[in-house]
Amino acid sequence: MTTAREDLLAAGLAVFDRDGFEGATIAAIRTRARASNGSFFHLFGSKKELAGTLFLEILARYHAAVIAAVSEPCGAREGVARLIRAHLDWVVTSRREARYLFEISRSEWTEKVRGAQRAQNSRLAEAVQRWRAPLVERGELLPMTPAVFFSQIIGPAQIFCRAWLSGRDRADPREQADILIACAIRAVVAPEAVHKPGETV
Amino acid sequence: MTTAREDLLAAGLAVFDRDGFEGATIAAIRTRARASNGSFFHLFGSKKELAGTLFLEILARYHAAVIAAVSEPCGAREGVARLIRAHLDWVVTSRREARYLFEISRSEWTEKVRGAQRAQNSRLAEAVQRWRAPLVERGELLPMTPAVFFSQIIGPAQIFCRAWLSGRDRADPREQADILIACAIRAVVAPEAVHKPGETV
DNA sequence: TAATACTCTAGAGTAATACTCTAGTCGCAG
DNA sequence: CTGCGACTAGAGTATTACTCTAGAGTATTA
Repeated sequence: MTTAREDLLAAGLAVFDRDGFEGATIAAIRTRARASNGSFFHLFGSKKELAGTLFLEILARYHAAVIAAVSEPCGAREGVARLIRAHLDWVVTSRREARYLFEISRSEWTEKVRGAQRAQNSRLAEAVQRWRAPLVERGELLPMTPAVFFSQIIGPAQIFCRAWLSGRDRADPREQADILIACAIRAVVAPEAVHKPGETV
Repeated sequence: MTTAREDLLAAGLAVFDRDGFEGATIAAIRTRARASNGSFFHLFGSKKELAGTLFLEILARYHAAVIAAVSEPCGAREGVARLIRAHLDWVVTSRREARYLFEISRSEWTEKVRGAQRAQNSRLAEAVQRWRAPLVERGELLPMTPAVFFSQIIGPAQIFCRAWLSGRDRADPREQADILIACAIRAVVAPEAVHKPGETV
């Protein structure tokens, strides 16, 4: 049995995906979740609060997918490839959720959950660092701040993901995986590491 | 003297920047532009239409800034650096406009202007290609599709820009210019293949 | 069993606001 | 002057996010 709260969150995601935040009415969400007006405003004080809760929940799922990619130690090139594939795969297989995270949610009504978002972000950063730090230490990865590293891995992929999520581009972003990985490796992997024996990709 | 139309567009940008699309009321925009309700709905059929018009206008300014960066021929590294700096500079110096383009505007109500957006995008792509194609031909730039090239240049920079625009990060994204350029050069510039006699495909 | 307290459900009611409608004003060509 | 198109004006309407009061279900305590 599902709770009214869960039903409303699921209904919210579906309606936001279909109509956008603007077009989505509380009535539509309530109807889909078969919840009364009173229930809605008891469980969530406002439309924005529902949206914020949904944001954090989906962000957690996304982060879990990315963290899983580098949860076990692996080489520089292998890890870079896994991170990029994890991002692309999650976006495509969780299209609705990705659309919500990257297209629909806006910082304006995320403000209340900004703190929680920061906390989740730093947990993600830590997980990536646990994998990355030893490789930087060994000279396999070029030294750069976690933020810059992250931007090199996710940034280019995200361009394709956003184009696909918005409908501007029909092509599956995973088609670009290999070339994106090749570019990212050139950007962040130390050239000597390429010729060194050891890790295979 | 400014027209009511220009006043409304300027007022729209200001109010959207302050309150977001949601929070912005037509009344607030009208008041700031000193236009009547009738004028507003005569000139723009709806709030979304104003938003869409504003989107295209600002997109054109952004594209102009980027195109200017590679309007005169220059080397691979130089051009990559110029493109990245042009993006970062425009975002920081036109914060309001950038915030509107990258944070506030949504694909849902851009639909009506989707066609115009595509046209502008392809004009940008062509301009970049005019600079890039000869360099690829000479083996100075690695071969890749325009879309992938663009993703390598803009993608990582955009991560920092979005964080700054949303207020998630206080640091000026231009501080990252040098490292972003260095990474992008490794990603897309051919390593010392310049002097090789060219076999063409 | 009965009283109590608390969580959640219910739906009518309210205020705000995007948008409509009718009636103009202004400038100008004939 | 007269008619005409572009624009202005603001009162009116329908929708919708949100409030309010009442009550049902459930567990706890006497």
